[in-house]
Amino acid sequence: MSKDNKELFRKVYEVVERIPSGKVTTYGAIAKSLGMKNGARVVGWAMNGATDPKIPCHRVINSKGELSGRKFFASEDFMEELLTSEGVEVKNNKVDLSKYFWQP
DNA sequence: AACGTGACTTATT
DNA sequence: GAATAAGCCACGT
Repeated sequence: MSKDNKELFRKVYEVVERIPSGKVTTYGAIAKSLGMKNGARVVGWAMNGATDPKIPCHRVINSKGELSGRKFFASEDFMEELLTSEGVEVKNNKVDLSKYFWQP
């Protein structure tokens, strides 16, 4: 219906907030959880409009484990610093999803 | 309404 | 493994 878009955004934020410290998830996983097959782009768009500072967008990365959105943070290295600070090992701007992947 | 863009994903070459 | 193409959803102009 009409305000599905807002609901969709709200759901994305809720899932991202639920990501435990020291873990990461992918755009596709979130999108799938929301019922979208390939809504990964929408998840990224939702992050762009994330007015809530409590949303740990740095824990959301792409399927390859790359920190795709690091450029959107205060500093390009800030995202890597946050993840490393929480116990996530970042190698060459990539994270080992086999160990740190969290599924909603 | 149409076109282009984007913090994506998967498959193909 | 890199580059290309196609697919999907939402937003701005």
